[in-house]
Amino acid sequence: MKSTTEIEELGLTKQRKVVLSVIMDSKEHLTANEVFELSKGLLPKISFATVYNSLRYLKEEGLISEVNFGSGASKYDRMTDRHDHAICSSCGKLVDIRLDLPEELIRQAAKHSKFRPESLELTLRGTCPECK
Amino acid sequence: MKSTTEIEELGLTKQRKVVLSVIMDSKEHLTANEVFELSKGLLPKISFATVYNSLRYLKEEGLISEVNFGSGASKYDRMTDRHDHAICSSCGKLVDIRLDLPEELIRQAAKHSKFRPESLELTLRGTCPECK
DNA sequence: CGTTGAATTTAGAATAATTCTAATTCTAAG
DNA sequence: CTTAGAATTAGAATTATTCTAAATTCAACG
Repeated sequence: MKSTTEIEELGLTKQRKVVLSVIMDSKEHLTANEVFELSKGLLPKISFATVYNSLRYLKEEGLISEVNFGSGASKYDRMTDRHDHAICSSCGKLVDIRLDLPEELIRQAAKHSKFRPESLELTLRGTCPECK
Repeated sequence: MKSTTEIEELGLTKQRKVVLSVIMDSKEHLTANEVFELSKGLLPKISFATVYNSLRYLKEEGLISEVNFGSGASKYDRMTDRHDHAICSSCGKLVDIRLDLPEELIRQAAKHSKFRPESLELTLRGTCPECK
């Protein structure tokens, strides 16, 4: 996770700042289209392509992350600390959760896959409180 | 995971059988389009819509699963036992891995999310052997 | 300051991914 | 054999994302 100073050093353009702030200020995970709609509120002339470009850029810089659980459009999430997700198999609701993954797990995963590990994330599939 | 007998009891149509077999026989995770192309080899008149319908049906029956790591089309994976994924952040390569998740973890995840838990899956992001 | 050039943004077109529609075919039950 | 519901088909429609080419921004340079 980047510090405020590091973010400032990136010299974000006006558009990228707006896209980032929209995501940072949202409680929900937003689709690209929702980011676009909200960004227009702050910067009416912003284009769809710029939103996508900005999302890609911000993702590469590690300021946001993209999640997709196989039903429709990708969603964008602010990048705080490492965290996990829970997704409701009935209504699709997506929430962030924070678990303490045992160190052992990442070693095990790296060993089994033979990948050089970067990060580990867990997804719980279940039923949210609203869906009973 | 369903037994052979249970699968037979579903009375799958010709098309659904073909789609299922394509996925079962593939070492790789396939996109809907790849499933379509391969299915055509076995059943030349099969349509794209049927492939999508079949994928949805088979997923609902728990015979296959859909994964999407936020870059392009969803991929379909045969449903064997519970398993996890590793994805290469450089080339996008996706492999199945099998980890022993501590029982404790699912309880923790359920508690944090307040969801009634169904399944838990872990994703390792890293660099695959080919990408160094 | 003017010029230059790289990076970014813009509007809209193009492509890719997925779902829908309406007509037809299949299948199992009466 | 009928009939009704489910599944399939071809192709259109919709949604999601990326591309293109022209315009803009902005910093570095003379």
